[in-house]
Amino acid sequence: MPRKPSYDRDELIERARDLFWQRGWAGTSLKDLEAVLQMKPGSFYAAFGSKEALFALAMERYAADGRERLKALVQAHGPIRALQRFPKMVVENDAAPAKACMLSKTLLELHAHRHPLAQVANQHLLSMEAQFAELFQQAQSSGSIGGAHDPQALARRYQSDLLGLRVSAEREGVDAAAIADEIAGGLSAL
Amino acid sequence: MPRKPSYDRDELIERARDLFWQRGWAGTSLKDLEAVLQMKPGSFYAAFGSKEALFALAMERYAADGRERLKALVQAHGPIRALQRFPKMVVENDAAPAKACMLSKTLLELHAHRHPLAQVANQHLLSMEAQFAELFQQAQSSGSIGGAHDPQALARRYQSDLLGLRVSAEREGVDAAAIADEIAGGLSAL
DNA sequence: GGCTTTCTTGAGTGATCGCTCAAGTATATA
DNA sequence: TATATACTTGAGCGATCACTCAAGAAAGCC
Repeated sequence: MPRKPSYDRDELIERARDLFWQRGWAGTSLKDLEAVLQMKPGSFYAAFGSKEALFALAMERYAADGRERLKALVQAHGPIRALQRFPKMVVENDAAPAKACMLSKTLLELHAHRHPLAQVANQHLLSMEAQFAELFQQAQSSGSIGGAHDPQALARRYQSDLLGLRVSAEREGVDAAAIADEIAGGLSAL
Repeated sequence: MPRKPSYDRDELIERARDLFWQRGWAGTSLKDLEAVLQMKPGSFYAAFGSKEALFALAMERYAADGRERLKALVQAHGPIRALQRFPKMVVENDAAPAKACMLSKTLLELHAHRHPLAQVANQHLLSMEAQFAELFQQAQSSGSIGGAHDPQALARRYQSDLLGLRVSAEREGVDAAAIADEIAGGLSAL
């Protein structure tokens, strides 16, 4: 009996993610979303419930995409080469709505207000860190890097470097590709 | 003939800086400022002109403080030791309203909107980078670090690492002090 | 004390915020 | 084709946004 929605929900989430990623939480108004999603307020709230709920979906999608891109890199080049290529790939992706990490942007914007979305962002960052640690672990097992290092510590430092890189990449007048090369180079010394 | 203001302008700017630093641009309302500065709207606009103008003053103050703290460190320990201590000092300063850098927070929040304050933030970041480069240069001249490196490149990487560290420090469940130690340790290898 | 000049006050401006809801429209089943 | 069940529409809700301005209060100079 019912009527199907006229939209592709996944594609809407994707478009919302790009908008949120670029403009942030407070910087994205419902009017902006209505324009990009081609939805009136009623449809919007019927579909997603609230701006906050959609933002959470957008972050989930963002994190999932990141995991997949890294996984693909691992499939093609192995763990350590993947970790070396990842920074440059992120920085050189001109199709992305922003260079900076959506999760860190969200965290920085909302942490002081103890906004739930800040914690969600941190959770996703933790899961990314775990993925990095797993790759360092694999690289160690296969002998690609020395066994003296703690994979957790390597992951922690790698993620911090990546976050710094992506803040730098958002700036103008900074050669982010050079920083990405140095991060990759640092992994060769392990 | 006139009447003097009942407030200390510098102290007001300092309090505004702390509030903006913690909550960001959109996250800080005029009501918040009125409460912290103990000012009614009329006095506020007579004194500062606009929220944007005060934010610019706050960033200037923030940058000046950063420069001075680093300078003091240099006076006490010399350039390379200062650069090594600076990350830990920033991360361990519990009196600060936030761990993350106010300039990078501002940049990330406002860059997409091409807000003038984002450019101002970037200018301050560039001047900090220049200060780092000068210190690397001095360390090189005095033989504290090898002569093979480009001070500009070292400064660029150092600032990126610092920004990453300070994003990480804003998170919960991340051992930022350990990252700070690693950054310092990296400088010893030069 | 009187006068001038500035600072202080706070109600109120229009605009925008996220969001609601009743009415209208389209579609899958019977 | 009739009916039930969504989906779509858009005017408009109260709250909050940054900001204004006219009126009152206070301090320096004569």
